[in-house]
Amino acid sequence: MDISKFLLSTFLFNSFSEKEIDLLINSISIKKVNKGVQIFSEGQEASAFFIVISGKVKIYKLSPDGKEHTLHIHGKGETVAEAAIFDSMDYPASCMAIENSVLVRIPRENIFSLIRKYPELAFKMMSGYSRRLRQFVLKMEELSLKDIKSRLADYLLENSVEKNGTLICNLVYSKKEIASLLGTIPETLSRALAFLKQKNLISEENNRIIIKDPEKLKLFSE
Amino acid sequence: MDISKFLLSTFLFNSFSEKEIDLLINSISIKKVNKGVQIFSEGQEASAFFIVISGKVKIYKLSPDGKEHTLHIHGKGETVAEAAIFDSMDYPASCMAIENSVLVRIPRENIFSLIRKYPELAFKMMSGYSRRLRQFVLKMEELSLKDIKSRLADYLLENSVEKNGTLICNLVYSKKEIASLLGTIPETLSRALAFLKQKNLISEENNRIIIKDPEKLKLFSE
DNA sequence: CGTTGCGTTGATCTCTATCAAAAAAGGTGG
DNA sequence: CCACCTTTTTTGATAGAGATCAACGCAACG
Repeated sequence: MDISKFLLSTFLFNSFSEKEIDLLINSISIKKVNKGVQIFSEGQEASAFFIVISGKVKIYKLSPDGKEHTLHIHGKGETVAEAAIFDSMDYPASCMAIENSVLVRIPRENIFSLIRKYPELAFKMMSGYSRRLRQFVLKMEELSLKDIKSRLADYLLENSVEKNGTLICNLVYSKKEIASLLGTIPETLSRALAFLKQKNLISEENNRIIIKDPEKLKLFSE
Repeated sequence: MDISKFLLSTFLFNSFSEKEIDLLINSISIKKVNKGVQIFSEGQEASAFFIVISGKVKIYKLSPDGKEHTLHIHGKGETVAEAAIFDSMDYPASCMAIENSVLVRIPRENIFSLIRKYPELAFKMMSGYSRRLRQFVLKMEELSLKDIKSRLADYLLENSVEKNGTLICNLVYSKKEIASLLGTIPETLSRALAFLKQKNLISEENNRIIIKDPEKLKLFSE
């Protein structure tokens, strides 16, 4: 794996020159984690942020009684916990690999000096922040106003791609993870899927949801 | 309207010093728009972003067949279109005032050159984002992992002040509004309050909640 | 006084979490 | 390829939290 090349392909560093990337490489490290391994925990001091090279990690919250709610899943090229390090505080949620993954670890001191040197970097980071902020607002609205069926309908429609005339949603995460992302549990997700199948709006075959009736499904998400 | 004061109250600029706010003020303008007036259109080059001082604006898209779809409504204190600015893109959607409104207009070039000159400003803005995101994470946790009774307990404890030895929470909003803040409806809030009273943890007199047993109440919020 | 809006209380119903267990889907090693 | 074990997914039955609907007390106000 060529790290320079990878970094040049990321949103954050794609305008860097080869030389600048070389400098950057001196201040980062590579972290390999197996599925299920904790990368950081809520409350820990936020000492670094990460970029996913390969695999997937989830950001999640645990309630006192052990219930888990996934806030985000981050895949290749995405940054993780970059917001936490500016508050000079703790990670507000925990992070765990849900696949065997490789990450770039960027310590916070380094990003400070980097930004001083390349203020453009700040613009990129801020653009990422504002996007994430909007995601949160949408997610909160969904959580508090919509029921599971419409949240699922939303998810399916938003994550589907057109393939010779049909909308298909690849289930890139396990249903367990999807349930947690939607703020529910696997049993309930399973029932919601069964409901939509029974209404003939979707069908499922080898880890793909085929959206048979996008119009009616859209009605469901209100 | 004192603009400096307003800017200091926004999450983006609240860690700016007086001097920095002055710098900022030189690079912005105030825009008053009447209800129904277009502020920017989808596809235009994104030349500025906005913060709502008063009123409300909607972000919307027009579908090919002319139907309008509102993506979001922004009210006081909220930022509009800043992702497009930081990304140097075109506006991805249109914006129109749905009430008579007053906005701060921040041109891209101005904020860019300001940050290039004073990279510290970027840090302060980013820490603003960071805090805001953190708030959202906390709120999401509350909504999805805690029940009404603990959300109410949280609210009471966080909004109470000590007054000669007793914790008192002034109900500055109507119960209707508080219910909505807590993500529920007045009936349910009323029952939750009744429950806490019956447990002898709180009592109420002329729009004040007296917290009789902060320790036990804290246990409730877990 | 009647009206209007807020807050409380009661009865009911719906959604979703929980618990339990079966079924399906992956590995793994022989 | 098969038997075995683990993990994921599905299905069923039940219980609980909170929304909904309806009614009533109460204060503010014309």
